[in-house]
Amino acid sequence: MSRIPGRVPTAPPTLADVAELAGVSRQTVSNAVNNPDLLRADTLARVQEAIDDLGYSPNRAARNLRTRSSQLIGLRFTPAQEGTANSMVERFVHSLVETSSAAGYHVLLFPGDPDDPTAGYDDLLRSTAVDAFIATDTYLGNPQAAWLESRRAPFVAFGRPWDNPDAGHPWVDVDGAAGVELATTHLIDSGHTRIAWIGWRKESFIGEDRRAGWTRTMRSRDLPTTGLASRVEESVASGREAAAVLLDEAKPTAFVCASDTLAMGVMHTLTDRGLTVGRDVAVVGFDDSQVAQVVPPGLTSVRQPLEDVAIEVVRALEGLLGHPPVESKGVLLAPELIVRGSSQADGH
Amino acid sequence: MSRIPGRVPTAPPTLADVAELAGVSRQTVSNAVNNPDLLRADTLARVQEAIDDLGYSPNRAARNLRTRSSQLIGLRFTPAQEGTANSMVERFVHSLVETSSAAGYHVLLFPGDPDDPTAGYDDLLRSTAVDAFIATDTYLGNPQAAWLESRRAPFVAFGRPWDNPDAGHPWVDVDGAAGVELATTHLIDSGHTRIAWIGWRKESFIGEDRRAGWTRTMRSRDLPTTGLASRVEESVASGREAAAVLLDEAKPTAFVCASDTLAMGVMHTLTDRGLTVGRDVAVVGFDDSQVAQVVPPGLTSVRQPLEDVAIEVVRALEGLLGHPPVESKGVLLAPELIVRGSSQADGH
DNA sequence: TGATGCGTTTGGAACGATCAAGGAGGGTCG
DNA sequence: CGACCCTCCTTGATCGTTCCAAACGCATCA
Repeated sequence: MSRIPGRVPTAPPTLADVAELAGVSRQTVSNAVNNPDLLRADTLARVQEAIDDLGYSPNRAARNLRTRSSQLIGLRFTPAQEGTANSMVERFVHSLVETSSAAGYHVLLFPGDPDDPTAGYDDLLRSTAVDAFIATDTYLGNPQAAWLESRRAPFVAFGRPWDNPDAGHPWVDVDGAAGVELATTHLIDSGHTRIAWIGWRKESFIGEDRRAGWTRTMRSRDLPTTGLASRVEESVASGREAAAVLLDEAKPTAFVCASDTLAMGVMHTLTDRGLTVGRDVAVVGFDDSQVAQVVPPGLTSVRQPLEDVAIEVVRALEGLLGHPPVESKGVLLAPELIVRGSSQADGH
Repeated sequence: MSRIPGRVPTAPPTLADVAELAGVSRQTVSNAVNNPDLLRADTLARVQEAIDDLGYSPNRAARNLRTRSSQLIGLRFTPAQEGTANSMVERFVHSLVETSSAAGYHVLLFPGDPDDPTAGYDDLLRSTAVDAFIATDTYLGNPQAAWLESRRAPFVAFGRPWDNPDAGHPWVDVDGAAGVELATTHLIDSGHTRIAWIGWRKESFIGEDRRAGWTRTMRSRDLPTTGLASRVEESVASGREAAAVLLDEAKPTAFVCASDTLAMGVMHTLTDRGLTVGRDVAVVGFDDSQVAQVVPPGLTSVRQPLEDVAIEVVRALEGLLGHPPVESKGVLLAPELIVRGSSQADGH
């Protein structure tokens, strides 16, 4: 017989049901779940048995109401652009779901308005639907970060606060310049001297950072950079055109690109001209997308350690939401280079 | 001065705060939010003003507790396998987030245990953390669906209940056979007669369905199928080997593949042999992944209408959770063929 | 014996919203 | 004039959990 007379059979058991069955008070059951150390061993065993018998799980809503926390982390989910090779999001989100789940959090996705980067955040925040946010897409400055900070909303950014070095929020990022340095060094060690760069327009902080990796590596080896660089939009067509122009005017034997998308553009041009990727001209991309992994003969690419990024993000989040909160600073992680056929003479 | 003496200044306003400011009762504010029709116009305006002034949003946890619903939809998020071209998940999830948000639901991601398809569901269900689930990954039968049905958990499946035609749950799927028929017909119309099929092993319901599209189209045109089909694992290497064998033994001039991954394998073989994709041999993939979009010279591929799938899924979900619930049957959507260079003689 | 202390358990009061009744005020009708 | 209805709004109870302070049993000690 259940606590409430007219109880529907399918309604899940409550704390009170367990308490009645175990012959203890509600609070004791609550303690058994949240602070088992407070109970005497035999009491704990008895309560535990009742919990198992009834298949009890604490009601999330009630717990959230009382503790003022939802154990949810908000993530604005914007899709990859069609026609680009960038499939970072999926890998990152998966790692994030895994890691945050282990820390007792779930990931809540909400849609983003491309025109208004802060849309959606406000509502979730005021309704206390999430405990914190993860802000991504910080490639062009970071309006979300500034907005969230002004709202005193807990959040961790994936991406440095490029335009505001004094920003107080925790962030995690990958050292793009170091990644491009790996790529450039790899090409130099393979015997290339005329190495071109195709990146994004100057306004992109990430693009300029990655480009700096190329510039500094070339200079440190006394190799030429003039006329070997190009700044374009993120699209296959842009990469294709840029490669054509560079090949005509600067005769590079290798290309380092700010993204796999641009690298695919280069491959298009090479294919058009009957040049063999890897043997005649080397190409290196960035992000180690699925495209890089499956395209013949394999695209050498800089791979971001997204699994580690997720781990650091969750670590920062736990600090932020802990009692007392632990402020963490920025974390910069090193990427690795995945070498494939596109930068090897034998094509493998 | 706020309702509660020791109130922390940063705590969000509650229904009672709004009620006090507007000079009405809590219930009236609640009605203003949920049933505006019940209020007189001037009262509504007054309450609305108070809501705006305070920046009030209903507390999610409290509402969830009282209404026994969370407005959350659970989605088990399993990542794409490394080394495959399949980037369906991201597109689908994005559409889902958009659509469900419009219907007042948010998407909650939880990790899946590859070995136990039902892991994770149970906890969310018992703690009433989500209102319903969306079950994907139903390629090999559907253990989740059976389990969820036995638990009387509300859910919609993306994928037909292949192994149980009598299943009572709503589902949405894409007609794979029709998609392959489009692809095969396209190749036949382009003049091909020896068209090979590379698909998955017999246990895959989806694989057999897609293969049936090829078989029936070839037969209806009196074209040969014997020796022209191959069943392999989902990997680039498998597709590559299968293509090599088929080229040697059956001399096809075109390939239809069960996935873009396999199609990329075919491209590898063609590249190895110095054959030009599109001009010498045509290739068609399935899923219209990012790979298909960016690889030179573009991979013709069958595109699933994932946006429409998301819409239908949410529609079914709304029926399921409505009062009274409206049972919906299965919905089968038609895919389209995206023609690119890999199936055109001029490469464009 | 009674006071003190400690480890364990308990009952009452929130958390902030909605549900289910009920009441004030005005109009209509017999 | 009173009964009745309708509209609009209010009051009290409730959802299931955790926080808080107090009480319990039991042992120790003066």
